[in-house]
Amino acid sequence: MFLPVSLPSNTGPNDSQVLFDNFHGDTSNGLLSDRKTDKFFQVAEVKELVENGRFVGSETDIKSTQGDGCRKKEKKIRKPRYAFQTRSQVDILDDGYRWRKYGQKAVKNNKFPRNYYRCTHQGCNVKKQVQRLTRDETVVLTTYEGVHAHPIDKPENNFQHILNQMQIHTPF
DNA sequence: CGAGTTTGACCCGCGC
DNA sequence: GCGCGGGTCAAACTCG
Repeated sequence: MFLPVSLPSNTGPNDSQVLFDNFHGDTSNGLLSDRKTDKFFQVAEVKELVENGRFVGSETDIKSTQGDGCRKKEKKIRKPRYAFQTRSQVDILDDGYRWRKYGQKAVKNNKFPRNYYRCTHQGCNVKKQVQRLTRDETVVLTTYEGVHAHPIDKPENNFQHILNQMQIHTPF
């Protein structure tokens, strides 16, 4: 399954440790196939796993129940976000879910834009941001927000499979 | 024709 | 209040 799924709820900042547990796996040749481009690229390392400034709120996102772009002034409680860096020549890691891009923004102090994706599965509110670092343009930072509450759309190419092929370097 | 992308406009929070 | 930066919307567009 996808990594945030196995996260225990209502836990503290140490969740990154849990995430790392999910990253443990068979580190084979580190080669991944990108379905879109049919190119091969190398994932040399997962450099770092952060939670984007740790937990930003509880699990529930109050405003999400309010229908269309209803931007009320309810306190925006964000879902926890999970970020990790990968070395890749392509920005999009095919993690088995289907994503639709809904925005792109230039980021300050970064010559690469940040891309915003939403899971297209009905009722699934999971988002992710993908951003290449200026500091090291071989590094792609992916930030996930939310948890998938549905099966993987493309089980033959899921995220766990990708993770299993990554070469992991945990700092612990 | 449906699904996904592009892109400018808009909204919102925050610091000054 | 204003400007800035980040996040989202939505119409137009592309592609299979």
